[in-house]
Amino acid sequence: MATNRYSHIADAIRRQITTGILSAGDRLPAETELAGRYGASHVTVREALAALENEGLIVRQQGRGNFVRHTFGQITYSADYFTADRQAAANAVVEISVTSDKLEAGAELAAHLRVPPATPLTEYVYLGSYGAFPCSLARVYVPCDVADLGVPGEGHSPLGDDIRDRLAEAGVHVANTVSRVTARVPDSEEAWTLRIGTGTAVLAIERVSTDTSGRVVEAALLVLPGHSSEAVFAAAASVGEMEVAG
Amino acid sequence: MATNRYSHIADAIRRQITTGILSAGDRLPAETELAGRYGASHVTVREALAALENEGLIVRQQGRGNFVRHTFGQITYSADYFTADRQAAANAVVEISVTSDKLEAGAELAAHLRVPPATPLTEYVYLGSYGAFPCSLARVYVPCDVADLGVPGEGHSPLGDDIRDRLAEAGVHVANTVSRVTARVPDSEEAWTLRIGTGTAVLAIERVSTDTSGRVVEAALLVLPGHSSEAVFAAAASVGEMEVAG
DNA sequence: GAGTGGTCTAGACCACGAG
DNA sequence: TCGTGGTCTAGACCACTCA
Repeated sequence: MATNRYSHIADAIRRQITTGILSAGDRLPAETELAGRYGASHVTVREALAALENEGLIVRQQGRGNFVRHTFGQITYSADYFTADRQAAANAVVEISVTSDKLEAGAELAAHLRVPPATPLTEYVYLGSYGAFPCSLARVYVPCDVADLGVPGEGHSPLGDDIRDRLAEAGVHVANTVSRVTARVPDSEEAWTLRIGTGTAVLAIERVSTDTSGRVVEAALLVLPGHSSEAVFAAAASVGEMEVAG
Repeated sequence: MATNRYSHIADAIRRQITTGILSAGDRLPAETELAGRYGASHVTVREALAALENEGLIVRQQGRGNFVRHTFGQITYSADYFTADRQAAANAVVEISVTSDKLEAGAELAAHLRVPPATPLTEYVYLGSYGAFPCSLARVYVPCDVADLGVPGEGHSPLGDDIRDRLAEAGVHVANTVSRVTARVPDSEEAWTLRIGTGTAVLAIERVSTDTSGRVVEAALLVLPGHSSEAVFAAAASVGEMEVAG
């Protein structure tokens, strides 16, 4: 199929990883050694390694080496309350740091939150990590006039779901949540924060939560490396639809 | 921020695209000319172009040139029947070709469909295109003992949603749909089919539909280039959850 | 300072598309 | 056949990590 040399090198290394000859955390041979072993140049070897990095099989660290990625459990995202406990269990191994800040809505955020520009907001930034490896980034926004939740002690969900619990404690109830999901490559800042390559696919999720009156009470921008995360959604057919179908 | 040369070249070209100096369908200058213009080597220019391709800004065609991508409307995926009409409207400009085939479930498909291996299935392959540009790939599987829908005349949704309508006509009603969404890079076959680079992020969606008895009546594997597609899901809080919150 | 990955070059050759 | 992008090389130098 693929006749180019870097694909063959990538295949060979991929096979070593999937068959367990190389296992999680192992350092790959130096690029110069790989070049000698496969009879290719430094640049060609790097092309192969880039493909493996994009697939999430290896991490590359300048000055240290290339390593087989630890495959810790996936982060699962769901906007459904129904599956909230399952979701929490799956994400339990992730340590979360939370910071918060006050700011005014710019044009984009204002559109998401359906508020006028310059509306005061609280921003919560959740960074989830598995050991030394960051694996999720969530930025959650709550208009100040909806609720003032103060500074969070600690986060329980890497994706900022606990904000909605705290909104409920403050008497603000989420009635509806819409999630828009896309796949893209990270910008350089996101790549740096999550320690991934700029060619690694990420799940980008925009979540908007509204109360019964339709007011937006919370919006979130989530960025999750594709190789260690997924989003799950369940939809039940409405009764009306079922009748039409019959 | 980024001090490397290829980032600057990518930034310069990106700016020309976003400001309209280069517009959709335009051919970029030849790589050798770009190399001369920016005082960089062929390889360095290609590194910059690879980044732009990953972002979905350009398409690269061997022997022809590099072109600014046409930004036709996004394909929107939703598993909710509620939004089915909106979804169809948004996807109307896409031409869809459908082929079908009979096969027996392998291990993976059997797990998805919750049937024994070697169960006879019908496979429907939907390829959505915008003019000459493929933009969606959907493989839909229906166990033969659930329904025999025959060969589809034509597809209406690029994502195989019409299979569910045809199931309903055959008396099989979808009661629940679960979608699992991840971001990844395409394998070489998918990249070739969709005419995208192997570093382009794609949305990969596994959809499983069940009837009221919990039997899987349809499963689908969707692959959508991230830069021209998104998935939208709505979730309403259950009443029980609302009471707990209050 | 030794060893590693990250960037870059100049030049070569191959594969493809179009006239 | 010609111009294009695609692959590859040998070698250079820089930036980073760690002893």
